[in-house]
Amino acid sequence: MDLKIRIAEAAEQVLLTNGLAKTTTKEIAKAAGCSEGSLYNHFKSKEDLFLHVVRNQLKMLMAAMTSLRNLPGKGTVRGNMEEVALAALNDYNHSMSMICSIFSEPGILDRHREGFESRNEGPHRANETVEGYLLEEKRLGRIPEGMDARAAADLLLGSCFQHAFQSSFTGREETQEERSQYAKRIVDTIFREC
Amino acid sequence: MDLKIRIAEAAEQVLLTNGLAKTTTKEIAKAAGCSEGSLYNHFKSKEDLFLHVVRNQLKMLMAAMTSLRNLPGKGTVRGNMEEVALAALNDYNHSMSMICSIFSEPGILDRHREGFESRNEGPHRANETVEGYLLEEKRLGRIPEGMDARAAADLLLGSCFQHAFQSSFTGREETQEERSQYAKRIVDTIFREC
Amino acid sequence: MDLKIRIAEAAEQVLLTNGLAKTTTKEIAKAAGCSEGSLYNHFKSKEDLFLHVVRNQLKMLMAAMTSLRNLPGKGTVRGNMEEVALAALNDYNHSMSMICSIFSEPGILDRHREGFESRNEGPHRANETVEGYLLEEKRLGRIPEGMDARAAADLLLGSCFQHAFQSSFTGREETQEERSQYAKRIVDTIFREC
Amino acid sequence: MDLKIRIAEAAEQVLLTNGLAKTTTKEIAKAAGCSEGSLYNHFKSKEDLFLHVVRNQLKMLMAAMTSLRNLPGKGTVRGNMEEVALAALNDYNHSMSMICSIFSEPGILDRHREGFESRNEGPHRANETVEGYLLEEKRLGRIPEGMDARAAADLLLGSCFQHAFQSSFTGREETQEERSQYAKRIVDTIFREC
DNA sequence: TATGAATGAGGTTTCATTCAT
DNA sequence: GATGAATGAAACCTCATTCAT
Repeated sequence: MDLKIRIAEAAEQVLLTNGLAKTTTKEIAKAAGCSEGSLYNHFKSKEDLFLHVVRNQLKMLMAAMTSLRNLPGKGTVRGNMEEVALAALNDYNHSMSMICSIFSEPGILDRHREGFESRNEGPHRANETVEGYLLEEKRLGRIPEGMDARAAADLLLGSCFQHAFQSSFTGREETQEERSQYAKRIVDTIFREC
Repeated sequence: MDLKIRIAEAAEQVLLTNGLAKTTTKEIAKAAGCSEGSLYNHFKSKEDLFLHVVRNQLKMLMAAMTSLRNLPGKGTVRGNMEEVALAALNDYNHSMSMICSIFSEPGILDRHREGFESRNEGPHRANETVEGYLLEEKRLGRIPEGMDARAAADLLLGSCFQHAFQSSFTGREETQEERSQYAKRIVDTIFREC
Repeated sequence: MDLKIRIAEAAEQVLLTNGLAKTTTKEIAKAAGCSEGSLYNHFKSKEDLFLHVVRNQLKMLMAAMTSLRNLPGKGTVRGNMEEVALAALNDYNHSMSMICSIFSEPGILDRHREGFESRNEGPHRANETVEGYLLEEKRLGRIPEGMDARAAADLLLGSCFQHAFQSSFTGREETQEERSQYAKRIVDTIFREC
Repeated sequence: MDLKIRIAEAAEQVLLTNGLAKTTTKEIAKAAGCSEGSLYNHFKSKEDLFLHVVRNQLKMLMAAMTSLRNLPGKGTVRGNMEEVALAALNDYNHSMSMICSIFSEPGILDRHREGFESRNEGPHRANETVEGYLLEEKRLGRIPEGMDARAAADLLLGSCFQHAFQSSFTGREETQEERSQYAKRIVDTIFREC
């Protein structure tokens, strides 16, 4: 496999396992099975490597939402939203520690922000995608005219986000069944008329 | 003023300004106007100092919620909830970077978790407090019998949490007016029958 | 009790327990039940305190030998020498770690040397004392004319010294019975004609 | 030359010159002509470096004794023993301060002890070697049947050890001639019938 | 391109000593 | 005389980065 990819995957694994502060170039090199020097043949600096890894995580978060493009009109709104909520819970959980770690490194945070504005990326895009789906369902008459699509999207993903944060924070492992229950409760509360 | 307090406040300020990774004992000492050695007269280690600061932040988050104890039956539910949402937005915004930073230091994270279990602290307590308020209002007949109080609380605080996270993440400053608008939209959506 | 004495005894105890490198003013103060500042009311510096303590140890080593002054002509030479050997083994054992520690601090070592020359102190005085005893016994005809009294004294105390050193070095605890056996063997070998 | 060896030699030199307490990583690096960081590419810690150096010293002590294996029956017993005594005086003198320094660092002392038990090393091995030689000479009839070989060995090396200790302690330089005289006197006294 | 020894700046922590109370 | 908080120098060690091979 391409060494560059192996390094990136090793970095991701070490980051998730050890936390940003304890992620050293030596550890990454060991996990990738190469020398420390090799890291610098493929990435300009340790910071660059982190940016690469974190952007991949954010892309994965977004990917889960893209399926919504094809969903309006299919199944039930509640069913679709439950699946979205479950996907969000899983993805948020997986990448929470890495995403949060960025706050400890203002240098990396700043470089992320640059990317957001120029490429219109960022975590808020997921909320926009759900909003888009809900607007479409409203157009199809499957949700009430009076519902605030953006607010509904923010409520859905926001509560999933905080739930994942608190899970990661307290370190409590959660079963898929528990996550499904949580998704159902919040969807039922937001979309009680659908 | 007591040097211990001055050190803790200096540490908080440096943490919020520079991020955990760039917060050095030297910076803290400079900000506190004392020598590095003095830090160790009052805190056993840098990690201990962080723990102290972060716990204070979490306490402040909780304090804002305690006013809910006296509110059931007063004003309107929506009005009360808007105030809670606004307070949550402000508090989350202020401490988001520090709270998130903990994920970069598994050592600190672990020690926090110990504290949670033994002292029943932690971020989830805020959600419980809002749930308690809503249950009381339900008993008073001011919100529908069928509403899931815990889900409503999670939706409210969860979306505020994510909103604050995204604000901090993108670095966009928000006016109080914008925050009020956001609070109003989500409260209107959750409590549309009240 | 006088605080100065309490401090000196505390320092001795900490030195024997923790080793010179791990003997801090804080530990000494704790052991003496006083503040660190108090140490400096009674001793000019930490080094001065050590000198005081180590000189006391050396004095105790010497004290055991002074009884020899009254011994010539009494008991048997072998018996007397066995008692001396046993006393030396016990004393050397007790203070070996402290005496040796001096080598790690050339500053202290130098100041000791000054003392030796001006006051004619030092570990070699013990050997001289034993030599003096043997010369007296030779005069009394209880040991052969041809025996080299100084060499005999050096052999006796030297082997006890090394034995104690090796005991301390390997950390093996020794019973009084074992020490007596050792003393008997070397005395029998040195004084086989007496 | 290999940097690892250069570091070890520099450490030895600094240790002998400055004493353990005043031997800093900065000094060692300067003496070795490399950066402090390089020390840690070759030794896990300062303590590990010390252990390495001290073990080498002890090995050198032993090496001088191994020549005894080929000596039984050759030359005279007294002549052989005088050479052994002289070698011991020289070696003990050279490494006394370093060996003794260990007592100031219980951590290092403990790790040494582990080594002794598992590898059967240690200073007592030299005494065993001399004892072995004497037993062989006794078998050859060159020393009296009644002589206690182990006691004789302990007397010989013990007095050399203490003599070297006192030399180092008082800081008095000794000529080879003086050392030879001392060796002769103690050998004559122990082996007066040979 | 891959290596890994060497670097050196900078981090946290310890500790003997001082001094105002 | 007794205190103990404050000090600041200096210790050990880490780690991202470079560069000759």
